[in-house]
Amino acid sequence: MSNKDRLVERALAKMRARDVLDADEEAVFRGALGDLREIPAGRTFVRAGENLTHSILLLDGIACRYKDLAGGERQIMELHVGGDFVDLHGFLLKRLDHNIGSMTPILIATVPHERLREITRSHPHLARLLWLSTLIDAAIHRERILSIGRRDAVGRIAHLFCEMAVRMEVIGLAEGGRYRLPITQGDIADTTGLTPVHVNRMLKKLRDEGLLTFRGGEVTVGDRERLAREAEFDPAYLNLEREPR
Amino acid sequence: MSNKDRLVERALAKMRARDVLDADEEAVFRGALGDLREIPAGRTFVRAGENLTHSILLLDGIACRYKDLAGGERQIMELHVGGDFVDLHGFLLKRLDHNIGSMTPILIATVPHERLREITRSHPHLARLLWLSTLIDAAIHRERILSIGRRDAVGRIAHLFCEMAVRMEVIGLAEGGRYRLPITQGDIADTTGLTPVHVNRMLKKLRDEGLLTFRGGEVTVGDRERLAREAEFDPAYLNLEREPR
DNA sequence: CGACTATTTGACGCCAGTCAACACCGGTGG
DNA sequence: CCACCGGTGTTGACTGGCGTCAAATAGTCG
Repeated sequence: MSNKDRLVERALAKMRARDVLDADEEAVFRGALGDLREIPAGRTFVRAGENLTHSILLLDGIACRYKDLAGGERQIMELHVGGDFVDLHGFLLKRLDHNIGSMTPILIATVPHERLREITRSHPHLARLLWLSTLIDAAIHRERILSIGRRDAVGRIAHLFCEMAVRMEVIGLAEGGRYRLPITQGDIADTTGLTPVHVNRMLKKLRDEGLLTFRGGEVTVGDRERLAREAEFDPAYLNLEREPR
Repeated sequence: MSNKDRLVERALAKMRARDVLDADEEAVFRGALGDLREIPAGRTFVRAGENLTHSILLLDGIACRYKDLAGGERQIMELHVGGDFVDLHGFLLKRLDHNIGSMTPILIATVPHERLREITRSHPHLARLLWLSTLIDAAIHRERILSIGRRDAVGRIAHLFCEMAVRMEVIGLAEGGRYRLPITQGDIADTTGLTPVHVNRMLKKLRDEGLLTFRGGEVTVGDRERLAREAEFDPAYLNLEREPR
C-alpha cells in the first residue's frame, strides 16, 4: 500500500465510523482525489473570498479555519487533522467566508468541484456522506459556540482537548489518552477565545490538578473522567455511530 | 395562492437568492412538504438525542437552536426565521446535538427523511441547494464564533442585528432598516454570550449613539453604515449570490 | 553563540458579571 | 375598576475573571 493510500485510509476511516461504504463508493472516492501537495507550516492556503474550483482533503498534519478582525485579533473556528475534508464547504459556497491555514507542514489532495458534482449525480449515498461530514463540522462549530459563550477558561481548554482526543482516536493517532498536537499556546488561545497568557495559567492549573499535560505539542490526558466532567464533554455531537444515512 | 403557498415562498426565495431553480425542482420541493403544525411560543419541539424521521421547515415565527450546560446556562447557536430549514441537519445526523425551540408562536412543515433521500437520488441539483442551506448555517455559526470569541459586547450585539436585517430582507420581512424580532433582551444575551443586564446597558449605548433601537421586539436601524462598521459586518458569509451550484 | 519564538510568572486594570432594587406592562381575577 | 402577579426592562454599586503589560526563562534553529 502506497503512502498516499495509507493516508487516504484516514478519510475513509472517518466515513466508515458513520456508515457502511461499499467497494464501488470507496473506489469512486479514491478516484476523485487529484494531485498531492505538500505545504509548509504557517501558510494560508485558502483565503476568504477566493473563487474556488477545487476542494481540499487534508491527508496529514494540522490545519485550521480562521478569521481575523480589523484590529488583528484572530479567531480559529476549527482545528483539522488528517482525513478531514477541510474545504468541502467551498464546493457549494464557491467562495469561503474564512481562511484555511497550515499549523504544521501538511499534505493535501485536491478534488475538482466538477468531480464532486458528478458524485452527487451518480453516487447519492456517497454524496450524502460528504454532506454529513460538513454537518459534523457544523456540530463542532456549535460546540465551540457553547464553549466560548458559556464555559469558563478551564472548561474551554479541557473541552478542546477532549474533542481532539476523540477525533484523533478515530483516525488512529491517539491511544491511552496521548496524542501529538503540535500547536502553540497562542493557537489554543485563538481557538478558545482567550489570550496566550491566560491559556498558560489554565494549562498550569490543569497540570497541577493532574487532569492534563500539554508540552512540546504532546497532549497527555491524566484523568479522562475528571477532565470530561470539568469540560462537560459529551462526544455525541461527533456522531460516531455507524448507521444508514 | 393559499396561505401555505405564500409562506413556502420564503423558503424558495432563500434558495432563489443563491441559484436558479427550475419549475420541476420547485414542484418537487413543494411536494416534499408534509403536514403543517402550529406551535406556541416557548416550546422545545426538537430535543438533542431524539431519533428523527422527519425534518422541519420553519414557515413563520422565530425559532432557535440552543444548548444548555449543567448549571443552566443557555447558549443560543442560531436564530431562525420563516423559510429556514431548521433541522435539515437531522436528516443525515439522525439525532441532533442540540435543541430547537420556538421563541414566538410558529408554523412549521414536516418533511419525511425518506423524501429527502429520494431527492438526493432523483434531483441532485435540488439536493445540492439543500446541502448549501446547511453550509450557510455553518457559515453563520462561524461568524458567531468570531463574535463571541473576539468582538466586544457592543460589536456582538450590533453584528447580530446586522445579520438579522439582511436575513429578514431576503424573505421580505425587513425594509428601510426596520424589522420585527419579538425576542427578549435575555434571548439576545443567550445568543451573544452575555448577560441580560449587560445587553441592556449596551442596547442603551447603541440607542444613545443613534445606531439602533430595539423596543417591543421591533428593531430600527438608525445608521446602517456606522452600525456595520461598529460590528465589522460583512454579509459575504451569507452567500447571497446567485450562481450555479 | 545569537536571534527568534514560545513559555512562564507577577502586578495591575477593565470589561462584563453579580446582586439588588425598582419600574413597567399585559393579563387575570375579585 | 383595581389589586395583584410574573415576566421583562432599567439602573446603580460592587466584584471578579480574564486581559494587558512587562520582564525573565526556556527552547530552537541558523
